[in-house]
Amino acid sequence: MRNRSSITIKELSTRLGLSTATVSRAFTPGARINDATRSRILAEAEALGFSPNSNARRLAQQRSGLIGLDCPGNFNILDNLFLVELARGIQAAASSSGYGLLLNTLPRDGGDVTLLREWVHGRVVDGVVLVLPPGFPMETLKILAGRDVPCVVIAQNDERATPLRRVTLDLEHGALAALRHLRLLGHRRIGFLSSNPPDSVHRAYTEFMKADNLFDSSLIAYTDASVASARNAMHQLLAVSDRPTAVFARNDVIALGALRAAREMGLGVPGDISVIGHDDIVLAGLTDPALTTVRVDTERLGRIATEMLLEAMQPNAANAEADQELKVHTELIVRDSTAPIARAVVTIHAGENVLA
Amino acid sequence: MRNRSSITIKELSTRLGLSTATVSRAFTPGARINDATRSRILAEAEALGFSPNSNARRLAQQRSGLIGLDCPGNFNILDNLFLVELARGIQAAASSSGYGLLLNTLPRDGGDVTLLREWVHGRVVDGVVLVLPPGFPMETLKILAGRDVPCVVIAQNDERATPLRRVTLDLEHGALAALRHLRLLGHRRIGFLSSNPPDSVHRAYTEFMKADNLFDSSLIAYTDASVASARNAMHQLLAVSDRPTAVFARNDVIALGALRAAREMGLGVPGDISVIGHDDIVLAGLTDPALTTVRVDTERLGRIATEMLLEAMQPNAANAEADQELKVHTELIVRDSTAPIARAVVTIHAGENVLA
DNA sequence: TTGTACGCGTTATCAA
DNA sequence: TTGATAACGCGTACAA
Repeated sequence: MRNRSSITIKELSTRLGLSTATVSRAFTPGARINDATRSRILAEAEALGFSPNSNARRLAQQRSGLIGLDCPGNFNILDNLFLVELARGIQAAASSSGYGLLLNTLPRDGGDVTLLREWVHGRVVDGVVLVLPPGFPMETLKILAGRDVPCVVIAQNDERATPLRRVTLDLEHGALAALRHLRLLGHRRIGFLSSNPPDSVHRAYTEFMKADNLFDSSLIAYTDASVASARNAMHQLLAVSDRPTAVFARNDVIALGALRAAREMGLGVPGDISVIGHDDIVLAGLTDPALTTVRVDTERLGRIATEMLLEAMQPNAANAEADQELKVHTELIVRDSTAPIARAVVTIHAGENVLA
Repeated sequence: MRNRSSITIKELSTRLGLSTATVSRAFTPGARINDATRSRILAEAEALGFSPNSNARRLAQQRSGLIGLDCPGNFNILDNLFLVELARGIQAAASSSGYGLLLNTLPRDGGDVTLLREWVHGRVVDGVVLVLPPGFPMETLKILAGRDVPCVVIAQNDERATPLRRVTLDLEHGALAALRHLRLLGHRRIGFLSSNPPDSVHRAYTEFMKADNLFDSSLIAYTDASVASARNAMHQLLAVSDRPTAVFARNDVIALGALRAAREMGLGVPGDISVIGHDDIVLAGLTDPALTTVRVDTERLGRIATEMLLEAMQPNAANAEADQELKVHTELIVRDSTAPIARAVVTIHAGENVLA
């Protein structure tokens, strides 16, 4: 048997000549209790180093005071900066309502949602924020059905709709803002450095360019999310006749490769060519020139999802509106890597290539 | 009263014609129970979507299954990349022993260790990893005294010793490796970009240089951790007669500023001047040239601290060795920003300045 | 405003 | 190997 190093509410009550009920009330916000006795109790508790045993409390209250964050397929949330930022928002919202945050971990015995099942069926958590990767099998979520544990799903907007509370990321919003920004600067030959597989940002680009009759498939190059690969892709874009005067990269690391390739070709950024990134990672503010990019307010995404969850956890509005959806959009951050189109290049568009 | 959406162990037992005790045993690893009955129970549980209520379990077992990470002064752990990496290691070690991780949050009512007190006195967690900032008042830790909640402290090695289990970071190890690396490449005029306040890395530099009779206070410049400020400091270093042929920066962001200043002065890195950073942030692998730097294996730091904690949490070895200390040292990562000293500069050392 | 007494769902002890 | 039952420490009707 363990060393019982902590006082219980019972000992405290006898010591004060009160009942356990009264002592309990002293720790319950809004309970009917005389102010004087409450402070007498709290003072004694303070002196003795007493706090109500949280495990007993949780059992009696039928709630754990914990919110879970689960990302099936991502064994360790903290490995992924996107998820860290998301968790930051969730943690902020949760803690300001008195909830703790629990992160998913490697399941001990294999199954991908073993932990989630334990969380929900064992009432380890009072609510769950679920980040679903593209293509996640929805049948797996049956384990949530009929339980008293609300759940909010975070997914990108290309995911097919789910009959759950969800917050989705509207990537098109920021992408279109970036493209419009370039058009306002006079650019017409706008390249796109895509990461495989093409997603809603890519689609936004395609539709935007087509709508303006500017689409040209040779303005698109594919790369993975490494500087080296992006550099190659950028060189490829710069090699086409009538080269782009601006390039939109699917993410900031790719944009960094583009910056490097441009420098290698002797092109000044933004003087000779404009570059826009995506995601606004820390790096983006540190490049030379500082990168214009599209910011994904991931922390806000997490906060909003959590607020939605907390509301669903209210005992009254329980099952009402179990199918609402919220959108969080991305936005353009203008820094120093974009500028009006250069005069010389405008000439090119007029007919002949005066460079190289 | 809440909707009781979950089955209890009692219902399950009557449904199976067994006692609650037996059903409970089915979920206890290593309990004396007939294999056949166990699988019968588990099958039925699976079918009904039953998991033992964790809150009741925690109360009966007198343990929460949670480990807490507290960093007094840092309201949000996830804001700080160092702490995130640390948490990653803690999470990994904790979860592989079946523990969950709880992060500190903004205390609701002000006090700096309010939450820690609640955690320990209320037995919210079974153990605590405590990251202490320099100068943290040790008296505050009285709240841990006499409790059955073990604690491991993580601190830098300049902290005065505490009578607690602790893991400290040996920053000198990597710093000296970096300096030796430069010496082996032939450098003698080695600059140091220090961040205020001077710490053990700074001290390691000073002692190393003095031991080799190379110390010169004009080789040291102070800067805060911004690119702009570091750039200025580097220009200052480059302006001294007999300029350094290598520079050691207190962190990678500062090193980035140094890289930029060098380029502005027309100096090639590493051809004309070598640069070493510190911390090995993601950025370090993406600069041009890729940055040689000192890596702090923060994740390992967290893992080791947690393993120490888990051992202290074993019921048997409870209070034994409550004063052990472990050291985790930093190490040099050689990339492309360091090279042997250039011939021309060697000439300078011979007597006259042929540059500028 | 306070006290009594029961319930929360499991685990652990002891006997069968 | 199984069953009956007492903790575990606290919240909360209900009554006073």
